[in-house]
Amino acid sequence: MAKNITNPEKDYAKWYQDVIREAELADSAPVRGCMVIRPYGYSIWENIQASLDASFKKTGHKNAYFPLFIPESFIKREAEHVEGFAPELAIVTQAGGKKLEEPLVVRPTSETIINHMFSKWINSYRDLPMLLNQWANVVRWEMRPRAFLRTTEFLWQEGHTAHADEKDAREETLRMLNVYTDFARNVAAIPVIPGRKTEREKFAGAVDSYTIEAMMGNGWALQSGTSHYLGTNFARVFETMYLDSNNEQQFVHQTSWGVSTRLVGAVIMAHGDENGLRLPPKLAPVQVVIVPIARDDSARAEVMAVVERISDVLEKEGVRVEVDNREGMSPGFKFNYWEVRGVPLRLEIGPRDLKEGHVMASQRNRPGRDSKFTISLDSIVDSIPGILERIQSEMLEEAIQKRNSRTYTVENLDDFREAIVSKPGFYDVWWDGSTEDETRLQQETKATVRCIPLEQREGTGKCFMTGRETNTRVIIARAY
RNA sequence: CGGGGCGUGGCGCAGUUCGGUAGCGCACCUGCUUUGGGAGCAGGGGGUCGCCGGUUCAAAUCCGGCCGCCCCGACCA
Repeated sequence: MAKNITNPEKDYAKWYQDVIREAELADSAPVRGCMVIRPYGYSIWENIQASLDASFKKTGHKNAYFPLFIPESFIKREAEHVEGFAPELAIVTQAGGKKLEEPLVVRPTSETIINHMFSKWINSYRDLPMLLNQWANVVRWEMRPRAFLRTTEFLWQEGHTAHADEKDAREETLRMLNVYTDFARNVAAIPVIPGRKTEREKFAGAVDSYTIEAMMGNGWALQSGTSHYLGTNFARVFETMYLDSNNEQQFVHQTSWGVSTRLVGAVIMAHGDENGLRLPPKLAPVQVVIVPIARDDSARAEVMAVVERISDVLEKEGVRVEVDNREGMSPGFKFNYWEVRGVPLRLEIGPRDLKEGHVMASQRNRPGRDSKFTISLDSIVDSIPGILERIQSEMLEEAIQKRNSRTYTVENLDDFREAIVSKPGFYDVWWDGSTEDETRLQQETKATVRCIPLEQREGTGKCFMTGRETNTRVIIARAY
């Protein structure tokens, strides 16, 4: 069907790379694992940022910026933190033509340097809670990079907050997880499963880690955002303390939470199809593309007059609209061009349409002939916002159905071993395993416990691995 | 780091077995004709064949060394 894009059924990894190339989202950089985010891809990220940033502000957070370089000794203070990050650090040992007294770590995350500053800024319970966020780049020297999903350098936001007590910090942790869940669902049209990470999967240095897990087109899971309750782990080693109302020194309780450019990868894989990208209107850099069709100059003048009028009004209504009036390209070429790029709605306007008083419209999210319908010229401007909303909700609905149809259960490990290969997806199972059981599970099946969903069902059952009676269900899947 | 594959115009590849001085498709540029699902014709530009060394009258091709990239695994937002 689509030229230059591998069928996802045939080779999903290749399809993913093809879509990124053909939609001009990103290109690989000269340094291994690094990626150039091209304007179209960056524009999706900007829309993600705008939406989340507004939510962060609404929940009382302020943006700040902390430095890229962190003294190596900072990273080493929190034992689990070092252990977790040491293998993937990029470290500067020389600068300004001299060997540095103390090596500088290029931040893999900013808990340590932020705690260093928090310890200076926080003195009293009146300074709490401290609610900060930063939009930044971080570097993690990963062994196996993949565009957007795991690049050596990536863009993200990291929220860092300090609270007087555990209760307040835990509420914040779940509040931000909830912000992510809402964003994924209502903006990215991805029905994620919010849950808690197991001991084995949690963030290095956290007491508890929470995650939103999304299902990709091949049935694999993608951790699409995290929120951590850090307890007093960092506060203790950085002496981030405050004086409470009884004049006693207390450690702050902290949280950190983040989402990254990985979300762009999530959008590609949650919605993309054999013709390329499909973007939910709320994230689409171009929501409506208008393709004028004209045989000769006089027809072109007539068509363009109408096209310009429609696009002007739509723009005023806040719709992101683009007119593709490039010459020397056939309409068919342009249709494909914008379909690969996932533009949610296309309008085709030619002499024939003007004569009949309507325009041809095509919804990217619907397959084949079902995608086309006409809109009368009189009602076009009024109806577009509603159509975009319809596309947004249809895409969410389709994603929910896809996820549900690929969510299974199993009773024992033997059945699972076979099922995860023949029917990749989410496995919603009873679980009472240990960290060792998880390791064995991964070794034998390549699948991991993605999360313990916040929403648990009533009753008990036998753990599919150990056979012990339990009231806990988890989601197990193969993951990126 | 282990296993597999690959380095030849921007992209995808052929040519390497058996040495003879680089070709195809797409993309790009110009002109004309086209335009309702990836247009046609004609002309044109662009490559130190990953790098270093060796063999030879002659190396993309043979020999030695090095480097890089991709895919699969361990690690991860």
